[in-house]
Amino acid sequence: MTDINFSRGAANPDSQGAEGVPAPRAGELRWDIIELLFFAYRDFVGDADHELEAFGFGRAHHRVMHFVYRYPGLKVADLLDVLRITKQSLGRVLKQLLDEGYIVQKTGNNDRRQRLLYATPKGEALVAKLAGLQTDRITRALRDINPEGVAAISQFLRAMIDRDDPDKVLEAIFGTGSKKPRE
Amino acid sequence: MTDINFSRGAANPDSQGAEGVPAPRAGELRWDIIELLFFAYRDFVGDADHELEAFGFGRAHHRVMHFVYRYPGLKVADLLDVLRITKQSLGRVLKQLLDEGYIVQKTGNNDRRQRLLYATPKGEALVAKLAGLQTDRITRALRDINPEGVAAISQFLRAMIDRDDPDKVLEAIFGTGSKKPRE
DNA sequence: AATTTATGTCAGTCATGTTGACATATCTTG
DNA sequence: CAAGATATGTCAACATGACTGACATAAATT
Repeated sequence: MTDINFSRGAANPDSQGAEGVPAPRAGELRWDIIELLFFAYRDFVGDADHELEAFGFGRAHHRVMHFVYRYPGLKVADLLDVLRITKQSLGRVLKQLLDEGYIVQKTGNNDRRQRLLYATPKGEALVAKLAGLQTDRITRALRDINPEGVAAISQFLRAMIDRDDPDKVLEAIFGTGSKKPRE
Repeated sequence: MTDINFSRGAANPDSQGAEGVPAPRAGELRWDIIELLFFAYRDFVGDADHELEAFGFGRAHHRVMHFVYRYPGLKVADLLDVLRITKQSLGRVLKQLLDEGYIVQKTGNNDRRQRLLYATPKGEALVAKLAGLQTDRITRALRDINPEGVAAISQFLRAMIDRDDPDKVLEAIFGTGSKKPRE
């Protein structure tokens, strides 16, 4: 009982199934993509969340570990740009990860004020484990999609990201401006 | 200075640009999609976050408003399933939205214990405004993608979502066989 | 030598999540 | 009808991960 009232055309009253998503007329809102992004991201991060509990860590730790592992030698300031949090906020989780031996700091060669961050083997193992879970989900989701479709997905996700004032990591991902390898 | 060290093959050392994303060999991790999802979602929700500040609301309020608007007559219990939070947590934001006239409750017809939730015109306006911002980003991102590509994106996002134990909203989105959610 | 920069830290606050306990109204069942 | 289950609401305490503001230190830059 208490069925959902579809009076406002909720959830694709004109749905044609997963394959035949109707292109909305100009000016219409993309409720479909908005909601799919919500649920997809919810379940995507959910994979890691469970595992993190066993380590006594939260999402914040995961994000830090991930980017430190992926971009070895990242500066604290770069990490702040990427995560878009304050140094006080980063400080707490970073301290934990340092204390528990998941990350090490090295003083910068050129600039001795900098603390360059590196994942330890322990940290690498954690990141790899979490990335494995998320990769499983992604691989499953991509299984029945052809290479053109996968390219479209990649293009879409890239185009969803703000390009103004990109941080160091985004520069690396996008291959800074004209330096794009073989567009 | 202090350039990122790419020693671990960060950011697609074998990248071929947005179009030619190489399919990773079996067993490899999808760092590319993992990071694109992170940044894409970060900026996607960022659109709404700014606007919400002007209303003194947060993401929690947005999520509640969104689903109440989209699925009019949603029960409190359904909302808890969708958002995956506790009733105490929902209670706070819901009370604010009720007090400030963004949502109204109606007693269920069949079951008078239920409080069916509906967006007021004020609430509708807020949701539409936020969805407009997000739709702008999505439309931009989809601009140069052909219908087959858009279908692939939709299929991918759907496949990223857990289908076991779907809530009422997901049943509506996926159109689970027995069309009407009956129980 | 003075200033700026990169980082760290203390202290307090806020938003949003949690658990546990309990109240109330209403529906369902024996 | 009485008893129990269900839907919702609420109080209290607590955890996490954000925030602002202030200040400290070392090292680089001017």
